[in-house]
Amino acid sequence: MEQPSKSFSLRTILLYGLSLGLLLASFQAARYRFLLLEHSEELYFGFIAACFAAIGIWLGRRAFSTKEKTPAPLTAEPLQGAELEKALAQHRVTQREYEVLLHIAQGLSNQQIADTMFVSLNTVKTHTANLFSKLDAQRRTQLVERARVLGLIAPIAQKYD
Amino acid sequence: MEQPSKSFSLRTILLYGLSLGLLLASFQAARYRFLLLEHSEELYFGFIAACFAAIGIWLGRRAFSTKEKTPAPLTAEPLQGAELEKALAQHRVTQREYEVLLHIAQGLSNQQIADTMFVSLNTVKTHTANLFSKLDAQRRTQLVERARVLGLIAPIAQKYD
DNA sequence: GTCGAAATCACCCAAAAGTATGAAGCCGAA
DNA sequence: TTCGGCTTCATACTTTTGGGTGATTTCGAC
Repeated sequence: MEQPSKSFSLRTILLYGLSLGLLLASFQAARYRFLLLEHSEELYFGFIAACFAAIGIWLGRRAFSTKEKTPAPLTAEPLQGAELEKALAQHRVTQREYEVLLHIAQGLSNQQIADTMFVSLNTVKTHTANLFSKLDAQRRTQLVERARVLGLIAPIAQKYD
Repeated sequence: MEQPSKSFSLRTILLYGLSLGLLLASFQAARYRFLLLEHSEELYFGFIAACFAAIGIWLGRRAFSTKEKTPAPLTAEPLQGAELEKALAQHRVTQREYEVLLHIAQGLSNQQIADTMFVSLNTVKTHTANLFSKLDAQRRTQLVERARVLGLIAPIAQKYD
């Protein structure tokens, strides 16, 4: 099954490793079979060097390719009233879960949320777990980001210190 | 529903590959000592290949690294250039820390950040710890919220998937 | 009256995050 | 050249989170 996209997948790394090994092996094999080319070691060296350098550069670029992506200026504004409720209903986020979500977005810990909501820590955990599955997130930072993109919570909290 | 973040880190794999290459090389070297100049070229091939792969990676990272360039617009529209840098300087947030901050805001785990930034998990932890003290936060959700209020990161970050 | 959704809580386990401390290499400024 | 900031990484430890399962109660709908 496909996973949350890491900009740099494990598959790529493995592929790179395999390529390394295969290239190396084929060069070694080539040396055994075509002894005629023995006199052109320098060419071999240069070729190998160029190949691996190119692969390395490609790999290095690949690692930072995410930052070259198009900025994608999606500016989701906070949904209001009925619109918000509709969005919440779409993702089957309940009232209590939404409250927890807001508190998480404020940067509170589960224990703090439990305290302010007058429920137990376990209850908060349950709510957050439900939010994770409903909004397809694995971490609370990801949850907040998702909720923000979906317009469930405001872009910026209104409190300045 | 399982995710790959628990798998081996990119760094580990690369190190493993390099170790393999070095092992191979030393093995060849051992043979070289006993069998004289019999297979010295193989050793050279492997060594050169490994060297240039490493150099290539280094070059690729250098060339496309955010270190020497603008912080890479991961976000939609944060503060503008000079303004942003001023805000960052005000809180003594360094380049590397800022990159980590952006990744955290994206909802990435420390391990994922370590992979995409080509550093170890411990390094990411250090950066985050510095961010916590510099932006006066205890949790990463709080960190993101603070950064958002301060205008260090955009209201809505980039999509990921 | 039963059924299901919502809310509440518990327990356990694993993974991730956070804290503290130390240290090495690099690089630019004094 | 010495000094300090940045980056890197390590080790060790504690706390928080996340995941899974199961259970109880309430309350409205069928």
